[in-house]
Amino acid sequence: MPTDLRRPQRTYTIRQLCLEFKCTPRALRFYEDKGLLTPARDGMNRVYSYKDRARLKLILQGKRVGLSLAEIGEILDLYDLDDGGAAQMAKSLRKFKERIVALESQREDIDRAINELKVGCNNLEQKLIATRPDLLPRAADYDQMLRQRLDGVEHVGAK
Amino acid sequence: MPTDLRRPQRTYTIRQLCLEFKCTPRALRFYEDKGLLTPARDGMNRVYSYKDRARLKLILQGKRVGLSLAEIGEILDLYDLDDGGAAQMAKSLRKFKERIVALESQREDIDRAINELKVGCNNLEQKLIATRPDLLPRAADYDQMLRQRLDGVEHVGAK
DNA sequence: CGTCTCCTTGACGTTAACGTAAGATGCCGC
DNA sequence: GCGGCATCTTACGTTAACGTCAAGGAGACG
Repeated sequence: MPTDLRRPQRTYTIRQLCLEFKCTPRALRFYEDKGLLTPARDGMNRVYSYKDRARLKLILQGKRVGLSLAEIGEILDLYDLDDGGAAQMAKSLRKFKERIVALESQREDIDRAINELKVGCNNLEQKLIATRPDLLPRAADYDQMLRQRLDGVEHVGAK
Repeated sequence: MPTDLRRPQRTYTIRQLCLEFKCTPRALRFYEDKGLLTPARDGMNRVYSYKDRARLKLILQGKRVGLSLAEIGEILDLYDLDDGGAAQMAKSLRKFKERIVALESQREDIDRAINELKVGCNNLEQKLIATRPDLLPRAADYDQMLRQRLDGVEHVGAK
């Protein structure tokens, strides 16, 4: 019978974790340098425990929502202190709310920029219609652009 | 009678432009290094023409909407070629639309992150309510946070 | 024993848009 | 002649999160 790939006693090589979480050995070693991970050793080789894997999962989650490694480190430190208890949760909650506020502010910036750009596009289109309508991008070109963009995304995602 | 500060024949020192557009001499020299500006000289000193001022204005507008200096440079190069004519407008239009697509994608990322964070906040709050409600941030603390944030913004804006 | 593959450490490179001295020049008024 | 101010050039520093070699060890295979 096959070993359960996730049972708590299990250990992982660096490559196994990298494959599972789509990251590179360099990244894991970097996190270790920063004190976010402290895997055991077998001779020279790193041996990641189930707990290390859980920490890595938290690290990557934090990254996805835009937390810096330093901020993630603060949370993980508390994780060590009280083993995922109340203090860590309270700190995470604060960090999360701060991040939400920051992200909402960023989104406002983006919306402003989009509006400014749309105004600019309209101006340019008006002028081009008046002077050189032949230079206006055509619907076909736009479709082409979108298709290229989607192909790119699929390629990255598939590979 | 005072000289019109913006009449086309006017020239500007580096400091005057910096004051007007709230940037630093270092930034203007940097743009010059990158080929975005090419002011005349009076001896060693830079002398910015009305056209230079217009270019700077475009540079800063481009920055506000998130264009890189390299991209802004591409547009400005065309600006030189046909003096603000059709080719430049067509290129700007393309760049603007590309930027809009990129910004909308960024906004989706942000929205996803915000949702993920809100889910996380809810989970954490539930657990804290059950175990350590004393650690929950209170409404008063939240007001305090907002006030500090607003003060910061006003301070920056006013100064 | 040679080769292969995975692992290690160490250390420099990358990117963008400037910041920050350090040291020199030049003009103004006194 | 000198202090003070604006300007100049040159050139290294900053930040984040790794990427990219380089050089070397350890175990497995045939």
